[in-house]
Amino acid sequence: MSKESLTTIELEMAVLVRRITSIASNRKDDSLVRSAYLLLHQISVEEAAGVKTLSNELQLDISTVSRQAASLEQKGYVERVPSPHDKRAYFYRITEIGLKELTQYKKLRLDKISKLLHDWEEDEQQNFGQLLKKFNYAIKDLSS
Amino acid sequence: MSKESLTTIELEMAVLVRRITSIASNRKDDSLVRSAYLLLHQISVEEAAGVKTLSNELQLDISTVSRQAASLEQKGYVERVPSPHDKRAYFYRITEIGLKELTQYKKLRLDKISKLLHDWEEDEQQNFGQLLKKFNYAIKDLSS
DNA sequence: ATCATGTACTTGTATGATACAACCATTTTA
DNA sequence: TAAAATGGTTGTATCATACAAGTACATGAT
Repeated sequence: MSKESLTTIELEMAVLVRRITSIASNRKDDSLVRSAYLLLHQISVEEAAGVKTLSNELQLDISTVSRQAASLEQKGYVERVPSPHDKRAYFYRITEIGLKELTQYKKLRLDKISKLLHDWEEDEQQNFGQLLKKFNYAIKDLSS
Repeated sequence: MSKESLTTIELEMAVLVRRITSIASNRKDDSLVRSAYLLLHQISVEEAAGVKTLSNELQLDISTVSRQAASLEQKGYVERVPSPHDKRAYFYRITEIGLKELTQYKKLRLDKISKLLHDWEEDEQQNFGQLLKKFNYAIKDLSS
């Protein structure tokens, strides 16, 4: 196994995070609270999940998700539906306007990435996407 | 240009950052302040750079670098050498112990990544590294 | 049926990483 | 030589997050 490639990955991974953080901090297009993007995405995908489930999936503390969700609800992007059989529990559902916002925000990001990678070969893009996905899968349970 | 791949990249990029942040937050092996890792790396690579230069390279606010550097100095990982011709300016140099720390920390990360990707094909690793690097290069000046 | 324990969630509080603005000391320029 | 620019530090604010304590409800053992 070549140390070379791994060393590259190790460093470039750090750089990547730095770059992205840097861009994130410079956000004006902050229509959707950035940090809640994945949460909203997850809610849109999930059928019926409460903060517990969501926080597991996102590997965030439950309190963080609780707050993010509250903020999304406050903006009208999600609704909180009480669970029929458990009076403690809720589940979230994305609203019309939430879906619209999500779509728009996704598009914004997509545009940025399209521009960024406009001169990449098709198969480089494809490859990169797949490898990222694979990497994320691998890294998924590293915290435990 | 296939929207497919770009969409994947868009989403997986967000997930990646989330995953890494999550791992970062539960680190106890925080021997080297994590956030300063790239700074120390940069100092080790650079000949003689002050906070201004460094902050440009890292795309961090100068005040942030100033504090990080101070903290590295405080730990004895870098020395601050006064610039001979400009009494305002300093430049940083990594120390023996700083280099040792850096190496050790790099190794730690490398090990983790090795483990993570142990079942990847050699050329996948290679590819991923190169694509990450290319991506970082592309994204470099996006903030401006 | 009751009480102890567990669960879903919220709220209080702390921290780390960062940015922005005000500042100081020195250097450069007009 | 005065004004503007530059390198750096320090004060203060914000954001995302975690951890801990609390509330309300649910479940299971006696």
